[in-house]
Amino acid sequence: MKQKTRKDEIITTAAELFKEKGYSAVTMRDLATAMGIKAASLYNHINSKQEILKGIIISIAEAFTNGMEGIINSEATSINKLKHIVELHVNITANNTNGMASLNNDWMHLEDQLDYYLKLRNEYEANFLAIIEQGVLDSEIKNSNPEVIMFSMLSTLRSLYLWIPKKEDLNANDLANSLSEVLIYGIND
Amino acid sequence: MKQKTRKDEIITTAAELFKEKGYSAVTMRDLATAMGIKAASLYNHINSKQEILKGIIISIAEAFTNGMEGIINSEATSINKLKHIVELHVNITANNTNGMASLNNDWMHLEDQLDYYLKLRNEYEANFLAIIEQGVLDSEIKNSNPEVIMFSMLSTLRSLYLWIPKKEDLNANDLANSLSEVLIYGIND
DNA sequence: TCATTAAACTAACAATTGTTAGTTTGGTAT
DNA sequence: ATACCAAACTAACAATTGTTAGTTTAATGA
Repeated sequence: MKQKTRKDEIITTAAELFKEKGYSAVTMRDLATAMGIKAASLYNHINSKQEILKGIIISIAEAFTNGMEGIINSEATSINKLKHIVELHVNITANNTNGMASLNNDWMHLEDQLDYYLKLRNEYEANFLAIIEQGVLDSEIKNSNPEVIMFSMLSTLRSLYLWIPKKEDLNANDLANSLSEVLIYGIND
Repeated sequence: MKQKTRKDEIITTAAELFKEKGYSAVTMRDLATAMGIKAASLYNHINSKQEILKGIIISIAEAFTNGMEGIINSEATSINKLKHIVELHVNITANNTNGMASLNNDWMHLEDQLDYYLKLRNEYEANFLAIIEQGVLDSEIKNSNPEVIMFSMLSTLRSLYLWIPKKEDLNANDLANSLSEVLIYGIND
């Protein structure tokens, strides 16, 4: 647990605001007011608004990349790899709900880091799809459209940031299990 | 097929731009440039930027409300009602992909119409949940968490706007069927 | 006690924002 | 030809934007 710097506090507060209205609609004065200081004072700690966005998004994107790396290189079955992906999303989202909102909704406002972000995202999706396709080959997964399966799972997982805050009672493990159940085994009785 | 007015063209073009960068990041000058005219000229046709957003979002929200009304009042089984919901989302999204992006991402920038929008959305979700709960009572749907089921389905359906444009070859019926299959019957072989 | 330093402040800037007012253009119907 | 009208234009506005420069404050350690 490294201690939080003032810069970290700014980034955390910014993520809260960005979640509510999006990056573009939040002004540096909004952020300063939320911090209880004046806008100019923010610049003692950060270099630009853009740097805040980068600080929110890139670290999360890299956490997903690292998590996926571990899953890809594991010995698990394809179905179990998918369950680990569900856990990965639940855990990252539970630890940074507000940041996930920016990652989902404001990535296109990245400037210098946009290409890097897109590279990470494309690789992530390619790995995700490869797991599903291997599962089909091994007859673990139905031979329907693998892209539809990935799209469906990923849509749900990417929306977790909207839902986790409303269900604080539910712990991360229970949620991951319920989700895996629904996503993998369906809902019909 | 009523003919498109100039105002309709502005709204359509705005929806394209809003999809890419969000409502707040698109300026009236951006919109005017995309239309091949000057910003001030837009005001011969619309009263405000806000009116454009309302023009995009509210009509779609009402289409969902009307569609849900028909499903709720039908005689179908719960599972079949869910399939009709999938069709509803696929059809509306296929007909207005760009508008769906605004509905999903920019609804919080509605001003006068915000309360009305939220009312429609809350009612829609309540109806959706009621269908699932009835399905559980009738043993059509697994007795797992109905909210997790709704969240999972709705997340996928709300993300369709991101995915449909990439899959122009797939027709709406095929997509709806594939999605229903995955969402309802799961993916394991 | 004094120097240092993190972190706040005031004041201002150039650019961009949504919008208004008044004017010009070019085609259509009388 | 003339009147009309939708739809464009130029010019400007007041407010807000991200950001910079230089200054003050208050706590810490020597």
